[in-house]
Amino acid sequence: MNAPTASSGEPPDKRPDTRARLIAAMSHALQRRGYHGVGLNELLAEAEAPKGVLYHHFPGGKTALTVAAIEASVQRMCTRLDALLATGVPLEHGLRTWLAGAEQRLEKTGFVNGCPLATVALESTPNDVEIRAAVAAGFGEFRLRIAAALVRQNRPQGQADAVAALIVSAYEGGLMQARVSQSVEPMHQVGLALEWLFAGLNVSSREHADAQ
Amino acid sequence: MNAPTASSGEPPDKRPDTRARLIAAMSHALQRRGYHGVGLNELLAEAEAPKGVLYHHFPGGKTALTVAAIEASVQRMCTRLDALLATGVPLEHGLRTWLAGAEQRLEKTGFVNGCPLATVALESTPNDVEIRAAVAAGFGEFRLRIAAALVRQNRPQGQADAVAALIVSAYEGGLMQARVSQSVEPMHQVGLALEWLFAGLNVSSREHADAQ
DNA sequence: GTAAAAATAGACCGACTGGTCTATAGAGTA
DNA sequence: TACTCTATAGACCAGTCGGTCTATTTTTAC
Repeated sequence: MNAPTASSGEPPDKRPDTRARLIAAMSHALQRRGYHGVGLNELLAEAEAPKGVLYHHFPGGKTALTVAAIEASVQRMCTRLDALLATGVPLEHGLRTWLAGAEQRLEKTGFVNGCPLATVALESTPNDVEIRAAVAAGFGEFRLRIAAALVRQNRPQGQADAVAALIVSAYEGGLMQARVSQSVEPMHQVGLALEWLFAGLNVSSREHADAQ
Repeated sequence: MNAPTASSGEPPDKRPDTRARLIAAMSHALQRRGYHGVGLNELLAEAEAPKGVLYHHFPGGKTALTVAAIEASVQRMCTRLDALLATGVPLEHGLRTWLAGAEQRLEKTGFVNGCPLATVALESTPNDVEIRAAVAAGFGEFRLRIAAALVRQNRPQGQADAVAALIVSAYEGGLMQARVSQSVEPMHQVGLALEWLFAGLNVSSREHADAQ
């Protein structure tokens, strides 16, 4: 009666299907309009579910559904990240693939879809503790995975952590600028600049190796 | 009867004071909650203005006020940017000052204030043409100024553009992660990584000088 | 002074918000 | 079959949303 597909979800809880559809609809909406930009009715229409079912699966209401949607998004992105980083290819290459994928998706969807974490992150206040915790944990996971890949490539830990933070920032910032200007150009430039970063890192790493 | 203080504003138009207070309140709100997160009533309360006055100064309503608030924010930030970059000091130094200032402000305000452009950028859809145009123009200005500073430091134009896009992204992304995790750490790491970028750029620029 | 224009003020509106509640349908187990 | 528990369904609600409207006050122009 529990955890049939993926999803970490609540304590011993429900089946997927409707619940999954709700999460998918929320993830989708968060990418486009953000937390406050989505109406429950609009959301339920997309999920083809009546209102009662939402509060059945998520007694915590909109907030709880948002947290679930964020967690699901994080898991999905982490899976993709792992596939790109764990195969032993240099991080530069995985990063290039990741950014190229993002650019393609932007153009294909008419620059409507962004990162579900980013929008919620910026809309949230310190009062939104559950939401902020979920988003912060997500970003932490991303950084951790990227930093680990860098360490695997013999970067010192301090440098790996810093560069990982920059990469996540660069991705989110680039996506934001690309979306709002309806052009992949900014994102593309971000990728280019990161390549220079790595090129320079290779040259100057000897002297900075244990700085931080 | 026109343009007494600063503010670019509409065509031949109004006096400041109330209008400026409205813009300030909106800028403030955008930093904390974003466009959809602010209610007009809450906003008017902060500006100590009745509802009629909003639609007197901004017949375009909430949207028009948002555009004005974004433009005002862009102008303010550009002024600060110019002060930091035009003095002939290397961009690295200005950047460090900028980031340090952001970190301080984050801590001082309890991680509530972010960038007014970023939140609006992510909440907007392609339908929000005026808003997206204002935000995109703002980011464009930032990139332009930073790139110009890099060119002044003898970087090739292509590289300058790319690095400028990365710097803006890094700032926005770092701010986002810092805010949501209620810690300046991610932002600090971003600054560190950018320093490595510049260090590497100095070494490897010879061979890449005219790439792009 | 007086008329016109600009600015302030807030009552009011329909639409929609997130959320609650009761009724019913379906699945599983005796 | 009958009983239980989960899930679906949607009517309903108070509160708030962005926005309009009509007054009144203040400023400017003559």
